[in-house]
Amino acid sequence: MPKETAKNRILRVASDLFYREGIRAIGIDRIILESGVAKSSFYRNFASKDDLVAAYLEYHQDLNAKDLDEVQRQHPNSNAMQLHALIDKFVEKMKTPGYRGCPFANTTVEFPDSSHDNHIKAVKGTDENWNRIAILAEKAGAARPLELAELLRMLCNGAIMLSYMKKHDFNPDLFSATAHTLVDSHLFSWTVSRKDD
Amino acid sequence: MPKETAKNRILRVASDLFYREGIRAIGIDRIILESGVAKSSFYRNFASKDDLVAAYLEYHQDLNAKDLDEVQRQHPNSNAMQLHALIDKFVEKMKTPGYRGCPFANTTVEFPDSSHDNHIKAVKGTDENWNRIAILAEKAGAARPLELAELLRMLCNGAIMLSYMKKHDFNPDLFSATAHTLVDSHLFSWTVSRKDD
DNA sequence: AAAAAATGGTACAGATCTGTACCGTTAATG
DNA sequence: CATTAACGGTACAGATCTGTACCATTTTTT
Repeated sequence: MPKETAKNRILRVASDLFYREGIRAIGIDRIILESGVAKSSFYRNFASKDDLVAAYLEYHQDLNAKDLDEVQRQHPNSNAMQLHALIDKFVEKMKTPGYRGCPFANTTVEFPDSSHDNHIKAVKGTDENWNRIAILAEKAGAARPLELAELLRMLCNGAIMLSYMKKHDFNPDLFSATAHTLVDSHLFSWTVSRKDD
Repeated sequence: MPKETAKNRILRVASDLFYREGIRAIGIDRIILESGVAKSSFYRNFASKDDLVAAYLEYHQDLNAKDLDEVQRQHPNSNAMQLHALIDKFVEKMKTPGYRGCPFANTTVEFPDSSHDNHIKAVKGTDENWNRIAILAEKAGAARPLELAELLRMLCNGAIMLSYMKKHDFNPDLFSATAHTLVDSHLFSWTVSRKDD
């Protein structure tokens, strides 16, 4: 089997470092050291550090898209269950030891200038993700899908921030219960009986 | 009237710059330039940049405490109304042009190392604030005050992040309505009739 | 095996940032 | 008015960070 390319190794190591320790805090030298790659190899594969950051954001965008794909595969006949599964998946992520919040939100905070490429790309990343969820909410039969999606987004972002700041002192159970209830209430509020979708 | 001290001018200018453009993005030279102070004067008043960051965090902690004091003065006879007024005050803040999220949350993202002084102080800042709100919820007669406070905290943090990332595309009305309803539901869920406190 | 592509190693330029040293000047205070 | 405290100006040390230049080596492909 072919050896992992230098580009892949760099992106893998950098993604981990960027996420865990922050983009601005991690220098090129650190990435080179931990990925065991020559500096010249780095700049052959990435035009600049910002270029690597862009790849890092695209990588997480792919991860999010795959999560959505997965819940759609697991529950092909119920958009409602897809929403609930998405919440569960999200809670599981928050429980993992190395969890450090949303990479897109963190990036926008590390690059406050809203005209900066990294900032723009990060905003676009979450938007695409939540747009898909809004479509899911619509397909699931929510009376006001955009409203449900926005409330879910608020709740999730808040839970992310809380779990990030409070670490193990944060219990995601309350978030989980509230999010599930929120979905149900929006799906059932406009009709008394449920129709399987 | 006495001229503003150099220390005050530095803190005032730095707080604005740190908040608007980020702590790591702002160098000492920029602070010196915009506050019209000599570099030597800076280091006479602050031992280091981190020392200034600590003062910046304390400054925002004071602002939060004053907001709480104010709503308690405005509604001395109803803890419930204090909670609602706090939400309104928060919404107003989000609507102001230069709003750039929670300085404490942003600081923890800019300094991901949880053992870093800035990170620790920022976490402590929000905790103190929300502890006071939890006490308010208890005094207002919430059945589960800690739960109400945590849900409010999640919603607020989420709304902060959304308004930060979406800027003017974010309409805080949905947040406002949801937060007010949340407070009411937690205050009235355990009893049918309201008793003025 | 020969050619081509990818990688390694390293020195260094150039910019930036924090913090110090040193001295002169202004403002408050007795 | 004299003393003391606060401030201004600036040069510079030391560290760090991004990015380039140059050449040797290894791996892959033909």
